[in-house]
Amino acid sequence: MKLANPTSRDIAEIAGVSQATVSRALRDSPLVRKETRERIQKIARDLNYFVNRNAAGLRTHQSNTIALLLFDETGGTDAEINPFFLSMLGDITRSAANAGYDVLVSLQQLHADWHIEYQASHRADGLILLGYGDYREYREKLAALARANTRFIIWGPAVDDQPGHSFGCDNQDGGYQATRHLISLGRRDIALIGARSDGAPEMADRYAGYRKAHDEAGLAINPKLLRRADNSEDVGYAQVGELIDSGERFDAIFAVTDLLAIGAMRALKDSGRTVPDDVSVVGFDDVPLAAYVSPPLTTVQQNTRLASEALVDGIVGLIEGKPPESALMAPRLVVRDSCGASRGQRPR
Amino acid sequence: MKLANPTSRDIAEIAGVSQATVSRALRDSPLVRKETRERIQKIARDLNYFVNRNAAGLRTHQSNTIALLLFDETGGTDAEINPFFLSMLGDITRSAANAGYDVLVSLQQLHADWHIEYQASHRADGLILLGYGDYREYREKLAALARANTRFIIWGPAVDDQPGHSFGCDNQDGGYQATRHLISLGRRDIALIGARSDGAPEMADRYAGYRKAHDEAGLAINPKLLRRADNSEDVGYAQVGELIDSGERFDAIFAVTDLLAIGAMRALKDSGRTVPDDVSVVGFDDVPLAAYVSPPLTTVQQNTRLASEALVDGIVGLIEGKPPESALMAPRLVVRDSCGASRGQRPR
DNA sequence: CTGAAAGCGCTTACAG
DNA sequence: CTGAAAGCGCTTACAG
Repeated sequence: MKLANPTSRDIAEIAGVSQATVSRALRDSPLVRKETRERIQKIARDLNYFVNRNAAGLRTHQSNTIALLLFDETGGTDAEINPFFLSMLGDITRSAANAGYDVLVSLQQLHADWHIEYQASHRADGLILLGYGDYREYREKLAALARANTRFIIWGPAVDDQPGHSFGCDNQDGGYQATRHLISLGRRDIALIGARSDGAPEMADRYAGYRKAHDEAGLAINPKLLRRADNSEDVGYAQVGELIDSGERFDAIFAVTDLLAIGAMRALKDSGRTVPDDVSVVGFDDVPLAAYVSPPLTTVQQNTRLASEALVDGIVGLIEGKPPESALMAPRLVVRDSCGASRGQRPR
Repeated sequence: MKLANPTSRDIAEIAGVSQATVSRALRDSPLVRKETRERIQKIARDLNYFVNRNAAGLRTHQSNTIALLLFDETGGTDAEINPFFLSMLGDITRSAANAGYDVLVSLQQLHADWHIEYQASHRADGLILLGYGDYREYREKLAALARANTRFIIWGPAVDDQPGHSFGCDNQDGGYQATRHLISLGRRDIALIGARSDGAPEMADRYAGYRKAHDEAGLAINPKLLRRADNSEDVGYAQVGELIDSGERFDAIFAVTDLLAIGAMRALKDSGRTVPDDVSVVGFDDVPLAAYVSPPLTTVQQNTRLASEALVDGIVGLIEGKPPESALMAPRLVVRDSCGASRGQRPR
């Protein structure tokens, strides 16, 4: 009774029924008499039988698999993957498992061909896209995906005319919360690390929140404190180094990602400045690292568990023909020690 | 010419050849005349055609997919995944892509059924197992996998009589390096966080290295400084808290994982002790966090890129019928500030 | 409630 | 170098 690779036909023979009945029984079809069904299921279990996914998928045109495309913005092969997306990956895998889907992970280069292939080859029923992309390049690729009738959902803000569905956090509100917090602590010369007019829309939104907080407080923005930056620690370090060298006065930094903020703090430390006494720092994302750096980083948290659930719900909805609405998740400011608030410094 | 879901038959019709020839051409078969082959490939490209993996897999009994099983030792649904394994995940995905395999990620509970199913259902050609497992429980599950003729490779040391293949780092040597380093700095009362006789074999090996370094230096081990611990930051915190409360004298800690070390440092800080002046701390793994905690953690690095390549090579070998030899990777001590060596403290 | 049959889209001996 | 044909292991109308 130890078959190496049992098929539904083998089960049928043993159970004394047709192969069709076995197939129905294993899918819990109410068409099969309960008794028969259970007998068949027991035999399958005893034989360690599992439905051949290739055969089933060929018939049904489904894979029950979601492809998760991670965009490695660093481009290099050695580079660490953005820890925020790594956290998402774990949560997405959990959510997908709950929804009955497997997750196929793929690291992609933003400039490379995106795997339209995943769905076209029936390896996945839909895609989740994760990464801070360059807006313009991104757009064209998304259009290609859409043209190929690929089902996909993007982690990120809903951008006008952007093809496809998306789910993201309210980046503008996050940037606003971060900046308002700094202003409320009495900071007036707040550098912005990560302004890129042509860059990822989430960064632009965070920057917009920064501006809004300034407007609201009647504060002018010193354009010399706005630094463009891709998302990496080294860039944060370099930009703050340049800022210091420029001699421009600043007493706070809002970095549009935690990686940038961590690099910024390192630059401040290396130049002999103290965080938060000399300079307050706020980041964005709340990567696992953020709580461990010294001082622990105040940052805008995006709840990866909720986000992952929403993304999985979204793509499953698309697969099942129920398109999700684009929506925004509320971010939350997590106050730690890097801006001085928790030590009661410079209270208003 | 815009077919929604073109098949090889469609290509054949357009190219004016048989479907069999299309199949051969797309697989770059030398049987097909170069001219014909290229013409067919061009048509396929133009039509955005990709071979249906389900159909191909059904024929060939292959999926070109590796399942990566991550054991979430924390058990909880909220828990963070061990960052070391998350790093491995990224590197494994890269290595697998280079070898032409997709990666299916699955979070598993150690106590749950391991998915014999992945291979039996032809969703994956083989498995990579990642996680610190309890030795005894682990063993039985591995045996079940082996009984089902599943191809798998384990990240971890080769344990006698353990079913299956494995690749891991030389944990004993790592533990030895860590401890010898502490001894060379003049430390004599070195607490060991993570001794578990019944636990994961890697921990036992690290502990063995600790003993070896003591033996070699002619130093006795104070059994009261040996603390059992599962791998989590909170446990490290709690164990060091108890150690402090016990009143036992210690001037160094070797934690068998970075998470434990980070928890240990937090406990030391909370009790008013300075790292490394009062207590030197060394961890194990070199998780991304390690360089960022304060002070930066001296630790034993396991090179995740090399490890990932070896694991992927191993499982691909098994799939292709070339069983790999179990092997050990050399770990490397990364000296940072948590033990005082880099500041020239207590030099011998 | 059950069975016989068609067919999903490939790959690969077999024949030429 | 190419084609006709078989068959991988399922799911699901269709018929009873």
